[in-house]
Amino acid sequence: MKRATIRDVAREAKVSVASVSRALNGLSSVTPEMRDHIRKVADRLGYVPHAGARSLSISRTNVIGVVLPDLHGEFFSELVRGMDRATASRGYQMLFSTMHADPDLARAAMMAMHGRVDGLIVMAPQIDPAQFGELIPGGIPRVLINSPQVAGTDQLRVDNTAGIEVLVRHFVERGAQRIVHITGPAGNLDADERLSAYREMVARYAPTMPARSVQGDFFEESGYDQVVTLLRDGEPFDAVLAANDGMALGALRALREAGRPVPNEIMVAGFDDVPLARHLGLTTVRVPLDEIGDVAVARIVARLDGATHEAIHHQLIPNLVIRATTDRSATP
Amino acid sequence: MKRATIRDVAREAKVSVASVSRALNGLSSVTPEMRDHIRKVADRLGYVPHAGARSLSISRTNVIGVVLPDLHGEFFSELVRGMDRATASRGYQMLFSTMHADPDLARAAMMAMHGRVDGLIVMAPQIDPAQFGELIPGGIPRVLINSPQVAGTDQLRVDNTAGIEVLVRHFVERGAQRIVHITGPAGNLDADERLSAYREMVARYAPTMPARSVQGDFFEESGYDQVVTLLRDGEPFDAVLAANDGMALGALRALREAGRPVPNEIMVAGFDDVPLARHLGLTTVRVPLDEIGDVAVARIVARLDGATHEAIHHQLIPNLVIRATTDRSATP
DNA sequence: CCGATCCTTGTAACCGGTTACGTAGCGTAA
DNA sequence: TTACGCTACGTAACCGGTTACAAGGATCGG
Repeated sequence: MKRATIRDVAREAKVSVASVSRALNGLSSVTPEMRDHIRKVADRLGYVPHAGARSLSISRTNVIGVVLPDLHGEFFSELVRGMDRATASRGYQMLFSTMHADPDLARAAMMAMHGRVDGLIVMAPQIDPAQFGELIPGGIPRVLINSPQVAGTDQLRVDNTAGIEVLVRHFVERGAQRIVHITGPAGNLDADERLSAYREMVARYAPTMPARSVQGDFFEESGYDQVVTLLRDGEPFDAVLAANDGMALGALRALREAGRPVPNEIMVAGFDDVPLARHLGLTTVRVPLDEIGDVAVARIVARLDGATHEAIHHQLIPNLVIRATTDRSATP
Repeated sequence: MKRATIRDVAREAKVSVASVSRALNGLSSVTPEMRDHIRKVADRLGYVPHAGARSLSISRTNVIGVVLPDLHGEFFSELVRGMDRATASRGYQMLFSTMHADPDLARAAMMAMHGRVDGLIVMAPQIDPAQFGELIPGGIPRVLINSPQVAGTDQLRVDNTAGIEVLVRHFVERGAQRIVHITGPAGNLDADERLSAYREMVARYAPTMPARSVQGDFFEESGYDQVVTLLRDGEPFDAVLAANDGMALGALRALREAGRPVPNEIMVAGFDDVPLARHLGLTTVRVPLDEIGDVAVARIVARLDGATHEAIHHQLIPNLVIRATTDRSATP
């Protein structure tokens, strides 16, 4: 019971396929009677145009490909939300692939997108930039989010250094003597940038304070585990700066279970401002994730519509959101 | 600077397109030397097969279409997570459309999917079942999630009645005298089912208790607003049963701001068990959202692989998760 | 040594649309 | 009357792959 094709409609209406195509696409060179007639036959047969064939013919898909490390989690949820808004309002659809930090998967995903999308949004904070360029289907607009630099390609990035700077300053102003940093996974671009920014900013704003970082992986459990370890080892610290909100929440849980008062004895801050952070009163910096998704789509569409400006490299500056976990003036 | 096509490769390698196709797809009837030669030329030209053309030719896309009311929010995030896992492991990609409760958008989205996907997962809790059947691209496997019944179509649903029953019983066992229900948006299938289940279960487990429901819309603010109103009007109640977790969290916030102790004076429960619920200690029922996504994909793939059993109608039973907001034995 | 068989490769049709180009039919001007 | 232009429609090529079928060459048995 296959769907009717345009040729079925043509045969049934006793006209040529060209006329059917023209009539259904609202071309002007068709008499109104012809158009009505064809419409009627098409409806009767339940004809729905085959989007794949159409795309092949006109070399336009109205689909934007999105390649992400992951789909779930609050971080990506927000990002996708912005893209969804932007694509839906412009009549585009999104084709997703995830790659879970696996370059081979990323490669396969991108190849599978060739010929299926008009543009590509890629977030790959852990792919080697060298092998990256060749990988992307040729000649189509693309935007890289928080990814290694690739020449001649639009980039969207959060300014990790600025974000860490404002957090470290905030800690120091609130009287922190010893700030511990929980890092993201090594090799991840954001994680690395945040780590070196942490070192730089500690040196700048608290020259006498030793930099001290422990290894995390952006998941909540690692934040929890590392704080448990720090407490057990009796390491002195009065502030925890986690490289993302998830780990900060883990840290918070560890401190609560250990009965160490936050923020009075130990302050905690994260990075990203996921929705949970607001609910749990976590100080953090807000990166406008939905806006990033929105802007990425807008840029692709602009290029598809013929805009041909230089490759742009946009840095989004996160801003400080002070909440209970560093607010010593209020009761927690 | 267009991508090389299979004909470019054939010309450059001085062979026919058929041989190129066979060589690159690993067909057996190609000599090893020929294969190597073609591979080499293809690499040199940076040839990447055009997935759209391939799909048209073999009538197989390896893409599963997903039509949802929304993409963001924890609810959908979890659902998508399950689908992502299932599709990625099977070599499929996902094509998304959202429709924001608009039947016309849903219609357009589904038509745009015809010829672009092998199967379809649809969640449309507010679409009229009558006009629904015709809408779906013909002849391809489909799974409906929490949607109105359509004859001969696979269905996956949460058992709303069972979920509400266990919550009402829990409240009553904990000594609730007056349970207020905050509903979801009228016309939404889940919302309607939960409301009538609430009435039924109150009548069954606490015959003397009057049923009392106020209108919400599944968003947090509506939960907050309604509880504020209830408190201001001085309505008596000692338990709030929200139709989803988001509104329960809003209710919780309103109670906290009003200084009414939870759970000792007023208990609160939600529905869904989104991740936030765990963090905030909200009692709720867990619906295995990720599992639903997973199962939906698995079923589509099974049908694509030739399984041809009856249309199934699967009910997933939510189970009770007791946390602080109803746990009067512990300190909150 | 010859014909049958098998294996490899090429030719061309096909998937389902769009569209450049050709043409029939009509109205108008010379 | 013929020439011409315009409009509405049909024919067929094309997008970039896959694959049924044909054909050529090598291998094999008799």
